[in-house]
Amino acid sequence: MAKSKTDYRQSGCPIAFTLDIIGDRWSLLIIRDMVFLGKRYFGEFLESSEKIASNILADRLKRLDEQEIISKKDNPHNKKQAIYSLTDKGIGLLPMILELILWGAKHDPKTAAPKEFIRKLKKDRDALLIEIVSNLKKTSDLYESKKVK
Amino acid sequence: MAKSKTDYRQSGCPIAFTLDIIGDRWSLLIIRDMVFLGKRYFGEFLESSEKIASNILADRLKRLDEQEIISKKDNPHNKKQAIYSLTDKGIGLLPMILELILWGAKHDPKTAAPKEFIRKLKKDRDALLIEIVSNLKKTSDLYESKKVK
DNA sequence: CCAAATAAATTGCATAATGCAAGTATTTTT
DNA sequence: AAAAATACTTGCATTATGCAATTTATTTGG
Repeated sequence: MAKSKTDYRQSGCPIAFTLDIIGDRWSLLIIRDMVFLGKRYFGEFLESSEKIASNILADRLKRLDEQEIISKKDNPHNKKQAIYSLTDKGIGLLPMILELILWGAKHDPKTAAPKEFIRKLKKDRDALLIEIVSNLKKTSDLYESKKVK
Repeated sequence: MAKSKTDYRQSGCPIAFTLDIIGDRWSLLIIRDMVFLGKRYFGEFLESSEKIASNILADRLKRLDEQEIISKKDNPHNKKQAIYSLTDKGIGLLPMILELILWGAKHDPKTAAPKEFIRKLKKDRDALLIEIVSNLKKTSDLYESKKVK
């Protein structure tokens, strides 16, 4: 995708800056799938219940890679299947995502958020954060390999 | 605006739910202006440095009002100038916004976020939150009046 | 009281983003 | 070698956004 006119509003505002990078309908859902469902392949992201289109998915993965929020690597066991994983910059979005979850779970009468997870999140956000991050790092190490291109 | 097809993805995911409501380029900036700059009038929002178009602003104010994130009231002193203010549901977005600020300030080399604010935010997020909210409630009480329509 | 100014939209039109279905290229499996 | 799998890409329709000008209602100044 060409650099859009609306990117980089350049106001200096940190909120506007963040929104310019992940403030669209899909980016955080891709990251959600990585964090909470352990997804790593193009095809896995396609299967999410929100049904992202493959061209949009390809575009978002490219943008997130360019922003170094995710990283695209070769799969040593399968040449046609790249592995996407979160960078530290991407993992840094987790506190924000947890707040999205809290707000959404509170205001959506039909929320499917697990009660136990919400309880834990309310009770000790920081502990839960550490738990999720350490899990993430553990599993991602299993798939270390060379960066694509 | 007519209800768009992409609204309400209905996956039950609290992240998707939240994104469907405030996951666009402008909604959180309007809320930012209310929280941090005390803006209350249509014309004030138009002046933000990101330059929102008046039709988009009107649309977003309407949606946020429908979602009960903001509330539109008569100005007792000026009939042509409605007053927009945050509801408790809107104020509940603040923790998320603070995380956007932290992430943006960290990753934008040209950030204009005040250092002192960021320092405070890192050191004691909850205290800062309480401080901002109590300030908000104080000033909004000055402008209490009847709901429009 | 009337004309000018102000405020909040609304409208028409151009551009950009998204969504969908189908197709292509490459790699792996049989 | 053929079939299946995987990751895209393409073409086209629909929807959202952006911009300038206009409209409606209210308020202000003479």
